[in-house]
Amino acid sequence: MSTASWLGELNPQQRAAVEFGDGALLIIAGAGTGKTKTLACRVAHLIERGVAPDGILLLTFTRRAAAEMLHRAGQLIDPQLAAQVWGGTFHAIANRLLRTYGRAVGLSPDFTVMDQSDAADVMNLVRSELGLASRERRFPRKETLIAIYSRTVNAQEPLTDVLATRFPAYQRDAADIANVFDAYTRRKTAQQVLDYDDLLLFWEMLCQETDAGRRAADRFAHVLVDEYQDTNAVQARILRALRARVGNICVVGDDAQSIYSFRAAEVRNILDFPNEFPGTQIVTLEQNYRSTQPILAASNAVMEQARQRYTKILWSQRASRQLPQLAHCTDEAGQSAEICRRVLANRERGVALRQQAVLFRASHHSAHLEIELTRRNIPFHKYGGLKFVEAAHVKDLLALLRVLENPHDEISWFRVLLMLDGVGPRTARRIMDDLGVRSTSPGADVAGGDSREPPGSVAPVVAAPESAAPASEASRSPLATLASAPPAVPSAAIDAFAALRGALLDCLAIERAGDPPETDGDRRRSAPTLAVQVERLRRYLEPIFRLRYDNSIIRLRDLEQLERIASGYSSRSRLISDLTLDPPNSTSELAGAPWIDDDYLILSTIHSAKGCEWTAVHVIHASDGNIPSDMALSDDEGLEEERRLFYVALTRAKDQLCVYFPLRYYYHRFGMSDRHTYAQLSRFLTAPVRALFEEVTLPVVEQPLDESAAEAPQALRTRLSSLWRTPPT
DNA sequence: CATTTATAAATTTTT
DNA sequence: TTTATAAATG
Repeated sequence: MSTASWLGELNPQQRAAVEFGDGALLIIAGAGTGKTKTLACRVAHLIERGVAPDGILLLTFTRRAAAEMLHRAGQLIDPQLAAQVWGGTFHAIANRLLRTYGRAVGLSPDFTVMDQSDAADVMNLVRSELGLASRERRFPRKETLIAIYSRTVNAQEPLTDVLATRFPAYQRDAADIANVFDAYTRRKTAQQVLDYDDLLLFWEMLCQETDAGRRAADRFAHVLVDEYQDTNAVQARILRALRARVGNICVVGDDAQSIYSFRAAEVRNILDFPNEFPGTQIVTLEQNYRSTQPILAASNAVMEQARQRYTKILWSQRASRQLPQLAHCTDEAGQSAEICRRVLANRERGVALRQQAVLFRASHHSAHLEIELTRRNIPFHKYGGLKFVEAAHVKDLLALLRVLENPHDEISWFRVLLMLDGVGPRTARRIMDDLGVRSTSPGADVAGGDSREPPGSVAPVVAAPESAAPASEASRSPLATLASAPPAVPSAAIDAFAALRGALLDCLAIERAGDPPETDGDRRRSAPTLAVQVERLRRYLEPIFRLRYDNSIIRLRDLEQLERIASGYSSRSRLISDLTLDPPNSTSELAGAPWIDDDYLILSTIHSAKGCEWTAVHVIHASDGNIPSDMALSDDEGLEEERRLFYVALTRAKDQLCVYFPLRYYYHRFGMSDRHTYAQLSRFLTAPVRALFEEVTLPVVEQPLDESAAEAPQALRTRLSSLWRTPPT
């Protein structure tokens, strides 16, 4: 496509943003105003102007967003060129840069990245080692500790302030919490393991304090940042450091769509941007191309009640006589039934399932609907909520891969060893010591607060002795020790441990002491490909899973899927970090692989729906307590963010929008009962807002007693009797 | 020291 | 319902 033709498709504001030259540019882009298109065109335009593609850095909120923008840029110019652009999330880019330049800040290139639940496990470990687990007064649980820690570092706010404002219940524990954090950071550095926050912190340090980092920063002639309203203090500092010498920066965002303050995002970042970068040019995009006028009117009405005025008012030329609908249902069952009905009706009319989405505040809100969809054989794909890699069995395999990649990763070793029957925490600890997993000098880490170090020493420690020649490293590696001098294990665990040892060493093609000598001379066996390694590890896990999980078949299928994913990779470290930083978000339990490129309905949390759009959007559970969520109502700011969240949900719709309100909620959270409460309509649906909706009241649905229910007793009898009638095979 | 059993507690959003 | 901890048992 020629330059002139695609520039001609932009409106004057978009075009100004695309053609802006050097310096700082702030684009305030309302929902549906062609933000993605503008960024993609700007990237294409920069390249066409002669900027080297690998001198462009595009920071986005998800990998999906980066991929989409670069794909679009590629269509305008040359896909090969667009592919050279550095695109990804802050975390993914940090990971990539630190693999190359990490040594400057004390990181060995094979550091591993752990996700939030791994981090919580580490917290738990240090917590119990410090003897804080069992006391009269309740000490924060591991998830809470991570939340406190993450808020402290991401907001760059003193611990005491964080506790005072967000976790008042634990204010008295400040000193102990500080000890836990000390031990936590020390532990991570010793093992060359980074959590999500570390990726940002190390990146910041890299470009602020090292020559290598400064050179890397200056290589980027242009930096572009998407969803700037959802960046936090550390990310803002990274940008400042990145642009200390080369000042070309372009950020895009919408203060009305800031929905990540729980991750310490600061709307202030976008509002203060012109002060941070003097001479900033501001462009505002206000024409919405996505939604029909009535949908936009309803969305705007929700925002009009916000305390804070926002910087723009959206308008649309897409006229329509169809108002958004507010559907009153008797209960959840009515809601699910109606959605199924409408979704299928839409499909009859030619709207594909993937053009329709159901949005909700919390992941579990879709539980009932999921069951209903499954029952009716309507395929769907769920975004948000429990991720594939968070499932215990996937973590098991990932831990094995991590051990291979970073043999000093104690947490992964721990997980791997505890899988063995007859091995508990104590034995695991001893085995790890025998293997030399702990790379720090003896006595370096201690339980108890006495050996506390001065605050300055928390920061990244020296690179481990790994910088020596690889050969000598190998001889000292725990895996080499595992091959040459396997530690003794309790008799109950001998076989299981041997199996583990065999699996790990096979993956590295290390010969075991006591193996028959290799036949092909003294040439070393070559290391198997990654897919083969994963397959080997899966075979190792198979018998363990059969004993441990009752639904082991489903779980094993997940591992096969992992194997398929792995076959697309050549580097193990790449696979591990991609799985941690950009996890596939479905398990095969429901969204089976068979219809991966088939048509399916989208189910998504509102957070995960950010940046997406669909022809028809269904927003469910619009009751007070769900939207806004009860959990967020402790302060006014929380309420305001819930309002923006609701706004984000509504503005995802192109042609059709329906908001559902089930009146009755049953208490079957923990067990079944007929008791129920009556819900209140979401407080965001005030009279003036409702005036812009068409209200429909749905008839009571006769809850269809599941046909299979009648057959259930017989099925149960058959299954039971098979236990004693069928001979074991 | 590992494992089983009893008892109590919690319950959003995501890189 | 699940998930974590404490006490009892092997």
